[in-house]
Amino acid sequence: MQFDELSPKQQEAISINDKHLRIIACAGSGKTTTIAGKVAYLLDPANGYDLKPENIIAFTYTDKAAAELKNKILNASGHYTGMANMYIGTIHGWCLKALQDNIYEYQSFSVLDEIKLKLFIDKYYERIGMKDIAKLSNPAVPLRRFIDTSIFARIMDIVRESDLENELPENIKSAKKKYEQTLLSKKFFDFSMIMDRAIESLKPDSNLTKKIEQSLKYLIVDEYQDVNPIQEKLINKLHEISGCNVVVVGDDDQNIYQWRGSNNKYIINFDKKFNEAEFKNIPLGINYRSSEGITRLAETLIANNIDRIRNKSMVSDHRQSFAKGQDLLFNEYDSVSEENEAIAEYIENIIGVEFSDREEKKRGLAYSDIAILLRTWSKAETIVEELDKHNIPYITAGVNQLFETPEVEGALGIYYFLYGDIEADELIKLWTKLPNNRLDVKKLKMAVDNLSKRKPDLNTVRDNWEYSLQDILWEFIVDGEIYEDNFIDDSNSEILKKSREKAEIIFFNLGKFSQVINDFEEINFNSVSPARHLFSFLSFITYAARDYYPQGWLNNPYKTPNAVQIMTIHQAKGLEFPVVIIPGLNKNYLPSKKKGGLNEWHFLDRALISEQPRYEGNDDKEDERRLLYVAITRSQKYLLLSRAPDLDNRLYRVESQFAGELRRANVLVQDKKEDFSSQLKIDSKPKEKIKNISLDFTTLKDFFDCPYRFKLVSMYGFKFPLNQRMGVGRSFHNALMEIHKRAQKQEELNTKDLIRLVERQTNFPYLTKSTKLKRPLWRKVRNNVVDYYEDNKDDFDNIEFVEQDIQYKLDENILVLGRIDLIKKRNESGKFETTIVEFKSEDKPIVTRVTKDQLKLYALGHRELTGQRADYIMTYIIGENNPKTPEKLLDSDLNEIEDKIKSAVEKIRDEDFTKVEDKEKCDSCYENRLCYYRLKYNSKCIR
DNA sequence: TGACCGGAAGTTTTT
DNA sequence: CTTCCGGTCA
Repeated sequence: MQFDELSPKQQEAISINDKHLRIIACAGSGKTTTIAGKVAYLLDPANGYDLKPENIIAFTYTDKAAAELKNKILNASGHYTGMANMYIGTIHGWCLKALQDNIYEYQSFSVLDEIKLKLFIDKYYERIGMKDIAKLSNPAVPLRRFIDTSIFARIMDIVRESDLENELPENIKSAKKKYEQTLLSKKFFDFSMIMDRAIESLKPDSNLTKKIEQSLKYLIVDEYQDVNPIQEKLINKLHEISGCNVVVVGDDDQNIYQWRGSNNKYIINFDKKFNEAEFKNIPLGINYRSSEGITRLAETLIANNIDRIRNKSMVSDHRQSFAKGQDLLFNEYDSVSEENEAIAEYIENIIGVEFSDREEKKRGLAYSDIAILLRTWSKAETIVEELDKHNIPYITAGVNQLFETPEVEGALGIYYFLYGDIEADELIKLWTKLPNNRLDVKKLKMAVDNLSKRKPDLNTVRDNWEYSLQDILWEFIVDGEIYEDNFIDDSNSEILKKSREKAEIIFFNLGKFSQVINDFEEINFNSVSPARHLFSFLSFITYAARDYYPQGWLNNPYKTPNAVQIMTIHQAKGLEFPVVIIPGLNKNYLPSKKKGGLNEWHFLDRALISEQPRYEGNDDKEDERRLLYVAITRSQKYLLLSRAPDLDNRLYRVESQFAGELRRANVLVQDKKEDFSSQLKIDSKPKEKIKNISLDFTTLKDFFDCPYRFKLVSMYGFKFPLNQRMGVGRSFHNALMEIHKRAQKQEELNTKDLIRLVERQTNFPYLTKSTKLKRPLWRKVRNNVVDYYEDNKDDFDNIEFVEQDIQYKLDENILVLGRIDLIKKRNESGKFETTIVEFKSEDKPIVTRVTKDQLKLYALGHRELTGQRADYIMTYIIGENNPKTPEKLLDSDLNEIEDKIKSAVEKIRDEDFTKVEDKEKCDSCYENRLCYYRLKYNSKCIR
């Protein structure tokens, strides 16, 4: 977008750069475009700011938002070197990178997500002092293992991320300490700890502080209304250290994540941090998304909130027309089933109605233009049933019944059989009853036979055992020949299409189950015995997993069918739709009734936490009103609000208090059955989605080798079985990184230093306690690292970059990300020659065919970063006698890899994941056990 | 009309 | 464990 196409306010936001800015961006105000424009403006040398990409940090709220912003920035900016050095991402991501780049010890750490963290808490229940935290009202009742895990996690989060009014009580203080020490000892972070440690590392004169001081000039914080106390602290600290300009962007009316302690007081009071001369407030009040009806309705509603910035407004730019008495409906029905039926009919009627989106040509509305927004997931069930009745396609991220699907019941049956809960024939039946399968009963019998050999011995404890539940699943799939192909019926093209879709769902669910096993084993692989391992897995499934896996976990990022979208209002944040349906405007639903039951405040004194009521949503329904505000402002033109008394539940019989507030806007029609039949209908056509694709090299490599493997890994999510030897490759890698980084600082290392370095960087997370493997693995890493140092130390002067982030923008919508291990620059008789180096260890558990593609791609990223083409590429195989084989890099290599990426992305967009017909590739494919072609080529299974 | 009681049903989610 | 509804009683 050109500068002069922007509104005066947007231009102002972009061109004022000598002050701290608060940009109050109403819904649909072109916020991301403005930020991207600002960054492009700052980088443009013509504007005289002399800024480099590394001088700018931009924080976003989610990875998805980061990818979008990055893409827009790269599209808006000129072509400058070093763009990969600009940080655009989440606060957590920045903190982690800062820690790992600056503190050698943290390089080998990984971050536990919510599920793994709960497993971790359960595993180390005793050690982390969880049982010392007892009810305030009754000290005899402590937090219970497996049952109160989430409460413990919540307490730890709150205690570290909020502002404390007072010293913590002894039991919580000590639990916090023990909990963090346990995490550190296993080389894990949780999300809060990353931020906590990063702030700690910003103490005076630290490495990190010095770097920030020198480099940071612009700090941009998107969605600033959702910042919580610890994040605010980090932002203040970064500003303090560097004296950078701070630009915060957000909308106080869209703060909807308060239970994490996010607080819109920071954006409301941002101006008070500075004196008048250094601060400027810029309201972006023009909504380019919605019609005047929508903006007026939303404004009227939100005006009832007291806790917000005054003197601002949202005005439609009238790009969408507003037909009063038609576009915005508020309909009441006698029962929920009538309400749902009316919703289905409304959808049927609005399909094909003429619509045009921004500059786009006129088209007929399609299913994917419609969103049904919910306050709670429980509302989804009956709506979904009604849509099914009407054959209306929909996608829903929620309604999680993974463990009830027949395919997952079959997979679970494997473990119930091993434990002796079910018999062989019962297990076989679970699989043969799957819809239209062509599974061979003989093969299944064989699979069960082989399975019986792996029944754990309950009495003896073997030394150095290995019992991988994931491997057991994979073996069962191999023996039983359970392949996607066996669920596809090609008797005619219609059936083929349908059965393909069903087979995909089955394997998608099995892939998710593979992830469930992986989550469990990543934390619990090294338990005391096979029998114990199996037992605790089954307990996890029975008692915990259903609660641990969140609604919406079943999302598939690569699928975008033409279907009605059903989602929660929270999930809809940042999205827009021509048609929005908000059902169930009842009291106790929106605003929603609070959840009762045991919660963290029975264990943690409310008075300790500053602004505590926010965590519980006690603010006179303002939070809930903001939610409805967000929901309404998702709509571009059409909005159907509806309600009906729920006869089955007396909580939902009375109208929501917000209904009256909405009526006051005078834009709604009540109880009008809008059939749209009078309106001109044209061909229904889904919006051309220019879907941004952001890929990293690992994903891309999967696709290059075989599109079907990409499908198994990235779409279905099958995880490779763990084993005790894992970690050698990563340990090497990390040790080498530390050596290179220290070499860059001219540090010389003696053998003792090297040994300490190896100790720090070595991590074998899946070793069992009694194992004898630890010494040999460790020794191997050490010997190879020492050898590497001896062989290469004379070359260390030539190191140019270590662990360098790269990115390569292929076109408007494709961004490839990666990280180069090492870049060397050698002065050969007055001429500089650059070599890109990638390290491989020969004994990685997953067979990686050494591929030149990876290096060529890196070379592409390197050219993007420096503006120069590298001269050589080379793979250094650690532990081999003659590991160095640099190869000349040609221009044609770069063109070739570009074409390859382009064709891969096209296929991903078209969802074309055809298996590669190539025996050699099949032989070396680490997921070949799950692939039908392994039989065709008679390839050996990879373990 | 207000106090009291029993019964039923009770959220959102990213890193 | 808490909140809300709706019935009953004073």
